[in-house]
Amino acid sequence: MNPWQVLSKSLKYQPMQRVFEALSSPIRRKILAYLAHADLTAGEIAAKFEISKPAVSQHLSVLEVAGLVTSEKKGQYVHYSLAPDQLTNTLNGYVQEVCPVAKPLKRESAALAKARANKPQDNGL
Amino acid sequence: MNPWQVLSKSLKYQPMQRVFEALSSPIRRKILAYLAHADLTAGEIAAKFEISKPAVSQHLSVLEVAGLVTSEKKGQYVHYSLAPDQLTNTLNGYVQEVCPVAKPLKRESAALAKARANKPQDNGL
DNA sequence: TCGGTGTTTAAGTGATTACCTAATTACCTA
DNA sequence: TAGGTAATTAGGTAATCACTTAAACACCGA
Repeated sequence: MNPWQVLSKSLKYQPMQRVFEALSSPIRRKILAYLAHADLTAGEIAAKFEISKPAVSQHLSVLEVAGLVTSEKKGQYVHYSLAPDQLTNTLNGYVQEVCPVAKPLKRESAALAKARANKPQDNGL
Repeated sequence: MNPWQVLSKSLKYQPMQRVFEALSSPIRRKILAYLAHADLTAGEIAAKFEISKPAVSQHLSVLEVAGLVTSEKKGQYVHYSLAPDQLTNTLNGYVQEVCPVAKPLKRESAALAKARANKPQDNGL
């Protein structure tokens, strides 16, 4: 097994692990909550916390690697957006494994996603 | 502010933080998945992992403090059970904050919980 | 081209985490 | 009561995490 295989086999680099690890920080959860209401630049996000800008930048990087946010550079600004699918898919995926009641919820979720695709202006997604 | 107030104000000791922190470990998520299928003793759980028994005991303690599992001593054995409500309530609670589509899911979840209360033998909860 | 702003990278530090082994506690049975 | 099993607590260590400041990079407008 070559080093790359070892790395990719490590749980640390599996998608679900990255999502749960990202969510384990209160600051990162708060960033996601802010982004749920509106896209924000890195500076706007940093202004909402008392820690340094580089620290916020690191948190944003963790969220992006986990697939929970996306970023787009516009001029000198970097705009961050929520990627809600990764969040709901991962949490639903795990909860379903632990908790059978989640199965009907998942079907309901799929139905809602379908409805959402038809009327994309309907909610925050 | 006395030391106790400082402690209890710290995010580290808030319920949601404890749940997400508990879920950030792959081993702890796996323990919950095992307990979803059947109650198990500490020894039975430890046998499923390659790490030492004290290490598993620590993981179980983290899960219990987070309210995700409960334990009951029977003779020399300690039986662990899943506490599914804490898991679904916390995840739903947060996802709802980030992702508006979770609201109808939460209503659906409440309806299912109600149905479950009437027929407790119906599923793993 | 040059100073100013927005953002990330680099390097280092203190705190926390996960793990181990050894010791301890609790209980059961002969 | 003594020996054995189940489980946790104690003590110590290596690795990881979150944070800081300083430096670098990228872009804008005068």
